[in-house]
Amino acid sequence: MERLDTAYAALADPTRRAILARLAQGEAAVGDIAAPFPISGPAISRHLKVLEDAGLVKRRKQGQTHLLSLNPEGLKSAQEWLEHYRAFWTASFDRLDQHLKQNPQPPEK
Amino acid sequence: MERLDTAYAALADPTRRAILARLAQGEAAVGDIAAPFPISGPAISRHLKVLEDAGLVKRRKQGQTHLLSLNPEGLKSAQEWLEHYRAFWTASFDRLDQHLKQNPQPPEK
DNA sequence: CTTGTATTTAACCGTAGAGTTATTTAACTA
DNA sequence: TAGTTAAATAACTCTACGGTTAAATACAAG
Repeated sequence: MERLDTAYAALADPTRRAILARLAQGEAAVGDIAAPFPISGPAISRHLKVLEDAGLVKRRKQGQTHLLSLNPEGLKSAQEWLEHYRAFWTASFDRLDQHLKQNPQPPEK
Repeated sequence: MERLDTAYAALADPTRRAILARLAQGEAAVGDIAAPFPISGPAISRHLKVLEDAGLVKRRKQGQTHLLSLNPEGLKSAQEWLEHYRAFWTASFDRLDQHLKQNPQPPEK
């Protein structure tokens, strides 16, 4: 159930977010994904594994080339978590707002 | 601009997500937040700093106790990023769907 | 069956992250 | 002022992570 860990950890790396951005344009092979990045092939390969394990990306092998694409189901849980908490976020903001209106300028400081 | 790093990294840790869950119920002091966790005070203190630096949490000092609360503005950018990409996610899913309808059962495997 | 190309795996290195205990800072209280 | 409480900071350990190069695997093509 707690695969959120891996999803957010995957999202935390800028290279991996860039890879996702690239894949948003469509399916691509490992080599093509790697090309624009200044890091080694193996490094990209492992980033892709992280994204795959997090469920954000899907892999399909066609001969010797591996085609990667976004996994539509992937961000579901991560996004739902955020969505869920934004409600509380907003609610707590409302509570604060209300509080401030009722107790104008408390002796804060 | 790339504060997404810190936000997602903050979200990646289960303890920090639990802290956010706790704060969703309302403002709380450091000690109260720490209580249910089996880890030391300093550890919690640093988790809170991470959340604060990521903009997910706000701090208000009242005497010697520090009150923490969710920062309504906080998850904005992180959520927008996900929101933005989910469009592509869905779009790429549609493309795949369409592709499969036009090329039924390609010689995959 | 040998060579070439695409990609992963292995082994290693340096840095960042999460935890610890001990110490410090800040504010309240007697 | 001395003592207590709330919390942060310091110093340290250990593990995870991102990067590297070199070797292994898998498929394609002569």
